[in-house]
Amino acid sequence: MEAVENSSRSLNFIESIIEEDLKNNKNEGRVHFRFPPEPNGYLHIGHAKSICLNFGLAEKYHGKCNLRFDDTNPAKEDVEYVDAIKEDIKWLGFQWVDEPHYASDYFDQLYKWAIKLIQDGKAYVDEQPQEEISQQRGVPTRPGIESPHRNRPIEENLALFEKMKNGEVADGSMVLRAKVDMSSPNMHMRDPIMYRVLHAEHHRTGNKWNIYPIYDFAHGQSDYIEGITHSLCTLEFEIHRPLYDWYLNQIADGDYRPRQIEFARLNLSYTVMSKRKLLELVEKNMVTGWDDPRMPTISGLRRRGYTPESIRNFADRIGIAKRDNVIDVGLLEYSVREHLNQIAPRVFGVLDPVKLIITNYPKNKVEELELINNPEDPEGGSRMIPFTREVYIERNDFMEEPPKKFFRLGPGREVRLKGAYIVKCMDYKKDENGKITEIYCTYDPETKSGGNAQRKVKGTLHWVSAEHAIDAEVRLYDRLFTDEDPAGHKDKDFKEFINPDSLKILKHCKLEPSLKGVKPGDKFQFQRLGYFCVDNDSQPDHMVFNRTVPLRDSWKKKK
RNA sequence: UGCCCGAUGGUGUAAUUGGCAACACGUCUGAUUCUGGAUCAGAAGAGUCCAGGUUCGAGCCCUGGUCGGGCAACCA
Repeated sequence: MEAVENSSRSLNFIESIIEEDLKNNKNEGRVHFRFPPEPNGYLHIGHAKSICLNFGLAEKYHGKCNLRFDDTNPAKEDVEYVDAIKEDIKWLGFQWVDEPHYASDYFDQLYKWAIKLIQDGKAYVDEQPQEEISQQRGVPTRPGIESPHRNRPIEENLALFEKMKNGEVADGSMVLRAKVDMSSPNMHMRDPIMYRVLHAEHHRTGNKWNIYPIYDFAHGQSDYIEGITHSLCTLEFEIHRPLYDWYLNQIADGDYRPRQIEFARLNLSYTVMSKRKLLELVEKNMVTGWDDPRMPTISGLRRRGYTPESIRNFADRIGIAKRDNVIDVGLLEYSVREHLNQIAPRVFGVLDPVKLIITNYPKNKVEELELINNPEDPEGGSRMIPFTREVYIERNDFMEEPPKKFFRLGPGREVRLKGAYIVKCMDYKKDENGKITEIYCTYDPETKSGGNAQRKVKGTLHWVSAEHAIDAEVRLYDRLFTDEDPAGHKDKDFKEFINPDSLKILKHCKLEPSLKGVKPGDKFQFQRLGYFCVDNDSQPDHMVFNRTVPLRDSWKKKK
């Protein structure tokens, strides 16, 4: 039934192009994609969209998808990021064909092509200062003017480029430029830079090179070398496409050309989605790292308790198009809840405990009660949990003067302790500050769960036996920013919108004893509260849980 | 005042030879429930940026506007 739904779903514009190409037997019916991250930061949910698109398309059309690191700028790149990126892609459940590729694998070939362009009179060395070059380029509304070095002899260009390559000239003192069109309305065609001098150590090629190609002179060629058929990228590269095609036409033989297609990047409400800004949050210690559970990074979402399935479903739901979009973060949350509802075992955890004493329950009695692990999962089984005279319940499940619609505990009111008995509140105690310290109830032995009690009550509470409870730390996360579009204000820095309450740490929460021995990454539903997972910081004697997402709460909404 | 791209319920996405706008999330009802969860049933909400044109018929085609985004790193 899933398959039917899948196959009958309408195509996005990229799929339409692919199916058209397939119909025309373009590229002999081959489809080959690539995901081309620059290893200068961690992947975020926006990259996940692209990963799901590229690898997903490869699966759907029985093609291939490469992983290619776009590592042409050693000044910003690092192996740390290479490793993290690979891990994130694998975690999402995708596998690239062969070994990962690197743009740096093609430096030799790129260099040869640069020579060819020079020999063809299509490229020249320009040793003007950067400011000069940028000034001559003009502005979008006015044409630029040509460099005085534009028409220097080929031999001279060759000699100069050789010097650049050999490290004989200083950083920034010379560039190799393509001879395209200084009067083009497209700024990228105004004799774009192909190579710059950079005496930097590259994480893969070491000190072999003193010159490094610019993105535009590397990306299309890399696609070409790898036999990519559809090169998908985000909208801001649209204007680069004529240059992408121009370079390819200078170097390619035959008919085959990779085709660049642009789609709109993902924007999520209440967060930022640029590596630069995320890096800033990390470097200024406004979060604990790239994998801080509040970060929209894949590693952050993973630590937060998101599952690969939920992210892939999310990516599916948001679709692919060319118009700018802002996805409600609520849709992401919906996607995790949907999956976790299926797979997460239910447990009892009391975050803000207050003691409830059942005055008519025997003092040393312990009853082992059986609870279903997950009503949504028939295979989920059940577990035993101890019930005793003193239990903890959630502080906000009791009110001294409850309103009519409050289905929980209050003086004289009855509720069911889930899986146990119906209890009635007879009395309660407060300290000098008016804080409730103890609640006294009686229980009705006839109402044991699973029995044939007729009586029904409106409210059901979760609880934990005081004597058996495990103490734990629980971290509650909220959105990182208070503004829907923190980066969208011209006059204000996005950091001004950081939510001061994005992390709340709760100590001494009380968890049911079955949670002993959980491992980082384990996921649960704390009943009536939300989905939680064990954090990497968790220790056997000091458990730490992250709240992935709260349950939907129609009571809270009503208030 | 150049070039490129876009415009469909609150948010996304769809409507595939032009046939009176669909799906998901969200919202609101009601049912059900030992999770105020989940589930189930139903409702409201756009006449497709505007104005012309072609056509029996236009969200889809044409013309002209408007609005939004992008482009002037030796970043990607």
